[in-house]
Amino acid sequence: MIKTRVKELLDTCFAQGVAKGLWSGAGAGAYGVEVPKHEAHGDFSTNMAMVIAGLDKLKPREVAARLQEMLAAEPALVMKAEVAGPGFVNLFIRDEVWQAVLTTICDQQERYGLSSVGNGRRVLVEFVSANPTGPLSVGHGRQAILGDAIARLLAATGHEVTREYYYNDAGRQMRVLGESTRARYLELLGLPFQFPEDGYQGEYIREIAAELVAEAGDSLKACADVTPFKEKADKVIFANIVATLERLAIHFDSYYNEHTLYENGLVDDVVASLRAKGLAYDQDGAVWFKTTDFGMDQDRVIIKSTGEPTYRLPDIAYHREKFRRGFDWLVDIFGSDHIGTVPDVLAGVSALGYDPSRVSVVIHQFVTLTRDGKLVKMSTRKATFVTVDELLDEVGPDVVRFFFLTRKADSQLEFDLALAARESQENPVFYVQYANARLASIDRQAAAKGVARQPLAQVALARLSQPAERTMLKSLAAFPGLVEGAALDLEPHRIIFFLIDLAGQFHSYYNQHKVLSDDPELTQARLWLAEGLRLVFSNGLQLVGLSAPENM
RNA sequence: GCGCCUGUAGCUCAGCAGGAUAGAGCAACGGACUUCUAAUCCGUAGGUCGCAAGUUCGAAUCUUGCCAGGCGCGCCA
Repeated sequence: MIKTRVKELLDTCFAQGVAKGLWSGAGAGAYGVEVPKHEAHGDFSTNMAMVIAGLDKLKPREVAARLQEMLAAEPALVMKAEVAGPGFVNLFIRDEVWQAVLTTICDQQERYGLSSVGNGRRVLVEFVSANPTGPLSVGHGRQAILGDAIARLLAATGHEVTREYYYNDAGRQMRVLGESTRARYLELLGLPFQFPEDGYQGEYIREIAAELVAEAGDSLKACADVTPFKEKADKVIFANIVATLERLAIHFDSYYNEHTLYENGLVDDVVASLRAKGLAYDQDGAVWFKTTDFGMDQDRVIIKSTGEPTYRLPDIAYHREKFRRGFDWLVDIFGSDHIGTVPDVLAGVSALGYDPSRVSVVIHQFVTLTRDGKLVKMSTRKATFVTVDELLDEVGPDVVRFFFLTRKADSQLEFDLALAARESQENPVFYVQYANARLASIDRQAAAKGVARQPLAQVALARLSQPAERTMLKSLAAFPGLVEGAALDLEPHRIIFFLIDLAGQFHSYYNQHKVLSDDPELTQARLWLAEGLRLVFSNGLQLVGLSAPENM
């Protein structure tokens, strides 16, 4: 990466200055390199002189001038260095350096942008984790897409990724679900029924009941046990969830049933471990976890006086189990409604001897749904939510995925259903995909004219001298660093904004300059630029799970 | 009351490990299709970066206090 080379050069200059006694070593590591907002300020800029001046009580512009002299000795990389403003040193990189990025891209092809920084680190990404009580809501959809994009980014940067869906089909929610199904079943048979007070009112329950009638007739009408109803609902709903995720091209490597933790004694074992460390105690008939030892304001119950565990006990056992299964890094994608559970789990992980910094929790804010500007309240139980399936019926997977990824997780996301259809016509996802399609079209056009790309080594890349070409080359060069940052910081939205920006650059260029022209040398250079762009669009889109169509 | 998140153009959002003149898309207005796909482009207009102090050469970015919205704060999950 070119930025890395610049940073190394600056480090060398800094050390030289120390050796020559121009300044002390106090500023080591304190200065930085950045890409200035304005092109007039160069390709890179450093605040090194100001940092040194501040620490050594020197004049910033004089320090900057010394640095400028040293940089002049590196003409292979730096074409020009300028002292500007209060003491910035602006670096102008040689055009050849930017042009050479095409060689890298064309060597690496669909691997350009990928890296090995992950170093094979095993990471478990847990997301969705919705219990099978109903179809996936739009909120789940956001999480599914966010988690999937993060998993893809981590995989692309050399991590060994496992995607896991954690669920519980044995709790109270599920019992109510079974009872709701039974009520609908009896209703369909025209028999007296009692709908549970807080039952699930969605239409899908009736459909499940209808299936039961078709399969079993009235043979279950006197069944006192809710299990057959619960199991049927579980099976149908889970299949529906998996099918919905399939529409979004999201696949899990494993589904982890909370029940496994109990069967294998892992929950009891956590309690025993905590007790052994003096971090669990009995009071009022319940078992408490001494979370105050971990900086929290009160202790928490892990086993109720009824003997049942609270949710946080299996959560802790589950996270320990992830570590025991050999994962180095645990990434949890949670909705903001679970924010309160995070400290409990982290305290549990610490208590059991694991490093909580190896757990990253991405909290995404809610999706607020509006219809014609009016807020739609969402509840699975009352069936007043909008499902991912309904959304997909209206706007298609790329639009939904792009829309959800075009915001950072921290932002609340407003989705107006009435606008959804219209949005789909104007969605910026098409803007980016269109750039890809146009580039593919240029390729086809070149082939039709019998113009083939010559080996890159023979191409006069120096002909790429337009400012717009230079800017695009810089963006292409920045792509791998961007992917790396987006992956390590778990922020897929950066990829989206990068692609939108690059598409804007390309569309503008396209309207102004011809790739295929009467000038064979220039055509060759531009064909390779087009190829570099095409690969970055295509790689970038696929990196976050979007399609890269060659025709639109 | 306490904790976390958010507040940037009319709308939806980037930018925030401090940096030079705060950006994009949509909406509005005016232009560009004998030329590689007009799902595009060019131009105009649009801002007390919630408010107020503080830190410093320099703050949308860091600190504190307010204001507004969201989510939590259970022997529910």
